[in-house]
Amino acid sequence: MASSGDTNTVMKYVANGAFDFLLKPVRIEELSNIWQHIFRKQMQDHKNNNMVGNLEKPGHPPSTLAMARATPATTRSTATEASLAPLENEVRDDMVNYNGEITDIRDLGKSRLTWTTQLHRQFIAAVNHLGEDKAVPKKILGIMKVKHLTREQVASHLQKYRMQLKKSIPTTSKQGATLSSTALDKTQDHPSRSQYFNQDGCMEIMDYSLPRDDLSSGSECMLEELNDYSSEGFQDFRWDSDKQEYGPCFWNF
DNA sequence: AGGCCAATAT
DNA sequence: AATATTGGCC
Repeated sequence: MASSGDTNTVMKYVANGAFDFLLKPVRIEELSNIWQHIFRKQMQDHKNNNMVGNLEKPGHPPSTLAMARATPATTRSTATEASLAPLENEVRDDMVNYNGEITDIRDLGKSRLTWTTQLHRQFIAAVNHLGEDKAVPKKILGIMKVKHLTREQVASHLQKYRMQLKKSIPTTSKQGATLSSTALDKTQDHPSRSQYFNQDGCMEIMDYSLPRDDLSSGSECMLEELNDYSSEGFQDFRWDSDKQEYGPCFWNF
């Protein structure tokens, strides 16, 4: 959200990763509109992410299973039926919860874990949920609740995460115009350094690559998890520190 | 036992 | 470039 719409300002934000603009004052419809875009993007991302394992396997034709799911009943006819059942390397339903979150990583065939944006989101959510001080591998692992994810892997990721954060924070006072509609853009307000674990959780704040649609691993700003869209509002899911899980909540405009 | 960090390996 | 591992140290 910007108060000025001159070219300079816009360029600046875009360079920082903004993909759309809201000029103050913001009308509800605009916000609502953007929200929907984000929601759809998220759904798209989920789908793509969940197929990652297959896409990388050289021998595999673009995951018939995944395609079958993406294209209900239609494309799936003759020979496809037989190959529907097996297929390793599939992100199966039991590896994802109702909220689209990863609950298990069993990337067999893959020697190394791929930190998808979704997995990274969960990581960030955990890190943010704990504090700067409490966010250590074991605890992070504890609340991420991803089976087969090891402490070492989290530690490794955390190390990288911190390194990137270190690089982007102390320098340049201006950083990370995140997605305008998240309204989490405290970055503008206080260029403080206590942003170590800010809510955006952007790892590549200094990575000025322009708005992109592809999913390079671990390199997307975290959005709130969006799940359901209805006319009255949007169902969202927020972390419940008591139950140690995500619970529904509603946004009304 | 864990965590942190830098170096190093894959 | 991203992730894993290791070794030194707290």
